[in-house]
Amino acid sequence: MIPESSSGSGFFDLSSTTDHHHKTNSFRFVDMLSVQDFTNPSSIFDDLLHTITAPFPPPPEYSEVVNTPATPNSSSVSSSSTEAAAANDDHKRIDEEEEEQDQEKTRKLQLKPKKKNQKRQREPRFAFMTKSEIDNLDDGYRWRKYGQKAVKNSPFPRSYYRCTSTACGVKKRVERSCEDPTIVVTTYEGTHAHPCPLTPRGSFAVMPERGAMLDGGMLHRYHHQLTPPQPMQHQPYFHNLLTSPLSLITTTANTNANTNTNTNPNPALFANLFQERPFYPSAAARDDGLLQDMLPSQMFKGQKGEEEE
DNA sequence: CGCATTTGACCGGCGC
DNA sequence: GCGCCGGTCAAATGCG
Repeated sequence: MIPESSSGSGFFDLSSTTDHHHKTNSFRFVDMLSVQDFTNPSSIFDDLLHTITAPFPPPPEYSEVVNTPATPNSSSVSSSSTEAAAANDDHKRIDEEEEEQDQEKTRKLQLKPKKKNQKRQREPRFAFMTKSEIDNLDDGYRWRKYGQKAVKNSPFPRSYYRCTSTACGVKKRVERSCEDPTIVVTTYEGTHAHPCPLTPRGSFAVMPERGAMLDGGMLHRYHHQLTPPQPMQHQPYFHNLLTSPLSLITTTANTNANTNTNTNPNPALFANLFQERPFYPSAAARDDGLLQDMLPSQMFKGQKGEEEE
């Protein structure tokens, strides 16, 4: 359900500017970045496409997914785009460290399409809005900032990050909402081709049990499942997402998603789950150093209390 | 010294 | 063609 107030261009227009982020919604916690299946035809993007975008037929070359909460109060906003990923280019770029010259050529080619009507293909993108004072949310991967740009209609610059792993071409953009500076909009582009570097730290893995996900279940159903069933999948870890202990906003999960029981996790739904219940990953709580840095003291206390069983 | 960040320049896409 | 804008590059700089 996408309110018409989304102004047609979608709440979050990944393909253009930041003009219309954030409207009245505010987003808590995270929104989950579950990129493990971006290349899978039945990926979360497909779910989104099927369950969310019906009112807005995607543009021919750039399909955009807008998750607009079903309830006016709801805050979860995620957006993604699916395109035939230019994974080939990225993989080229990755493995050929000895071919730096070729690498540059490849990069140039990426920027310069051979045909005019053949636009540069992009990786699938996925955007989150997170209420946080921290710009660069720690999702467990290491990012290197490679640019910063002032964006039109926003007083806040947009930062560009690239995954530091040589075998990974994932990028992300981080910017603050112009209307609510406490909201950070993070847009991921691409799929990590490597495990999360922070996995060994016993961090929280945002990889819910599918069943728990889709039965409208709460986070408590899966926050115990810190070890994902598929260790090969790279799991995002949001160490410093918990920057806002504010009330969790209940977003009415798309009912279609709930009935769509044999699909991959829907990020929108997933985000909703985070909002259903404060986010107390026990393993993450072990990482006191991080948590202390990222959590308001009260919240951290509460977590400690709960975690020290 | 190695790595990350900053920042101005550059490039391509797009609208007029 | 021109200008605007988003995105990227790469040299300079900072930091541990």
